[in-house]
Amino acid sequence: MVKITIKEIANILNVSTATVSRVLNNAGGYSEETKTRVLDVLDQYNYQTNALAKGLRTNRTNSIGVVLPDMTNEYFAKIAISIEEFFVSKGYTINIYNVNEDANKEKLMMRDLDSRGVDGLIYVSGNLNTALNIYEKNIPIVAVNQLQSLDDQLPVVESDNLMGGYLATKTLLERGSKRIILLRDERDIQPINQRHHGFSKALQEFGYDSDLFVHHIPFNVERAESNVQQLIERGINFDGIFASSDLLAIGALKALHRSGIQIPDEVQVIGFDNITFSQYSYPTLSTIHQDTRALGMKAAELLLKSMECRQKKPISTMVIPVTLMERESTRCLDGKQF
Amino acid sequence: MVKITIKEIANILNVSTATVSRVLNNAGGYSEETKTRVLDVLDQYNYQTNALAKGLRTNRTNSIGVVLPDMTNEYFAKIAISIEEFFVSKGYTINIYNVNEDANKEKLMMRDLDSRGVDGLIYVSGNLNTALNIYEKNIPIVAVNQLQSLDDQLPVVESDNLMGGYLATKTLLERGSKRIILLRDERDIQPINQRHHGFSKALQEFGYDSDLFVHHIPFNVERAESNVQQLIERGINFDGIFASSDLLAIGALKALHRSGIQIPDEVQVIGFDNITFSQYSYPTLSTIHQDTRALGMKAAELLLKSMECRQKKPISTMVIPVTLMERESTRCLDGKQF
DNA sequence: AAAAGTTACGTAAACGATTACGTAACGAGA
DNA sequence: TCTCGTTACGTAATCGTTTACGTAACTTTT
Repeated sequence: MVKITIKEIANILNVSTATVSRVLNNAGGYSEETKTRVLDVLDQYNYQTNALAKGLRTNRTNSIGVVLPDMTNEYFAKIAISIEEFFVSKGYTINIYNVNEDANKEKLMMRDLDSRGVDGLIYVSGNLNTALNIYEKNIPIVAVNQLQSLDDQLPVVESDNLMGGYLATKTLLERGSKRIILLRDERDIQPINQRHHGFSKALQEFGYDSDLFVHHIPFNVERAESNVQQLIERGINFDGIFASSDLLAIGALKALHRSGIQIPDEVQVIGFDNITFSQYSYPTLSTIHQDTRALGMKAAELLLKSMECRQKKPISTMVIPVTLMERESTRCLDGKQF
Repeated sequence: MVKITIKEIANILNVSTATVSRVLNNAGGYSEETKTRVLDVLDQYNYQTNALAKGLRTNRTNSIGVVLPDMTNEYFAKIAISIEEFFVSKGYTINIYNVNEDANKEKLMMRDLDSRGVDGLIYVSGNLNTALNIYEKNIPIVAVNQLQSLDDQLPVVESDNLMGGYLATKTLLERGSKRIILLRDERDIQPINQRHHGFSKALQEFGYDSDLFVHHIPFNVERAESNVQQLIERGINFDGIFASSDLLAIGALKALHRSGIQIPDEVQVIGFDNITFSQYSYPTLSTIHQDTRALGMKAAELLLKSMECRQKKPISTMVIPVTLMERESTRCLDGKQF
């Protein structure tokens, strides 16, 4: 079954391609009668518009690009899904580009993006320069949880990482922890730094010397586990852990559990992200919930808006609130276990 | 910065667009000298070919579609990633379509696929009819772990689900379980049915009445948990659980643990998939490893092959081996704990 | 009834590439 | 010298749309 074109439809009906095109696009300029005649034949032959030709002519592809580090990671996948949900409902298709911190791949992706002509771009936790390059080309773009601070250069949507770090730490302190370890991603990236700041802020507020117990480790469960294992073996004295992401927290839980340390009685643990698995760890993990759905949706909305009014929007940054999920790895406040 | 076209490049050089196009495509028919002159100007102006125009003219888009149920699911995401890896290295782009068992969305996806003209399609665990529809259109397609059996209609790549189910069950039996419960996804889909068959086969081999203890439940951690909880409360006597996927197994682990049942001493548990988290559950989960990378890669290879020789390939189905991952939720064989 | 406006189309150029075909220039073979 | 083959291009059609512009027919206004 070969595809039928507008021209063939027009021939069948003895009208011009212009007329067919006009009814296809609801452009007006035809009678009710021809409209129904055209529509009849269109679906009789199961006409599908050729997106390439249309895109070539109109300079719009009805597709938007989503660039992210790794869609195998539930957190990114969820953001992507909600972006997709939003745009599909508006008649767009999304193209996902996985760039695993691979500069070469990012180059290729850039060329491809450019050559295929996406109408807009959402850049999740990507590289500053690449994003700005694209921005220069005047294709609308919004960033989500950007690696570097570029609030003043691009519209960005991000979680309230500062508040999250503060909330997590405050929770531990209020529930009796006095010597808290921050297990943070070693990379010098904006969201993690913000969480760190929140951590310091809470400690100061409670009159503690901040940053005494900060451990920088790779973004990696195994390393979190072995790191905490070492702390235990060296007899370091601590009674709380704030991990800058659930993955790290889960590594910590495992090390603690293996060493027979009671959670939360001896050591409380709190994570960040609220990945699905945090409900199924042992014990279940208290954590700061990131609203991935809102992150994706808001980014998509912002992008659509800046696509509609073609000139560059005044840069706006939008902060999505985070919330505390209390589970078994921290004490109950009213239980007064401390 | 506006995009430059072949025509403009040609004007600058005082050659024809044909010549520029020829050097762009290494088509021959130009002197070494003009070749270098053209290439110089091309990258001086940072020329990017317009994929739409090229696609319109050549009828090839250098893009392939990947249809899957939910990329939020690590299992599907991993398959998609390895497909992407393969095709990106060949100069293709992939378009991912998430169709959450939503027939309407699948329709939309179909139209889009058709209209954008992908060169090939990989269909992961999708709906039979849709896949066949596309196949009818003569666009090359291969299926991965297909929901229904259609080995005779489409090329398909799948895990050795039968062997996996057999292996899992045999492992439990060899390590002393005598009353094994199968916790299976309630949907009547091919891979799950195969695992079930493997289960039955192992039981028969060991002289047990098969299928005495089969529980059909939704694909959902919570339901697995509550289901096992009920079994325990009703005093059902069992000493082993084979879950048709890790997600279900993890729910089971939680219920058992909460009830104070010792794993693996009182009840052994084995899952299927080997998701990342199965290494971090408590206890760590023994499981059947699906080689998602091989699934994706092989599917991609097969597709590329059938794209290259344009006529329909003889239908081939390829089975990817599975392997046993022994962890804490089953007994050690040499430990002779039974 | 002439002028003006409206409706419902058709014509043809354009979007940016590829490619079949034509052709000028050149060298070789007879 | 004539012919033939080869090389290195150029010309123009083509892919499937959209859309500015033209126009015939009809309606309304004056």
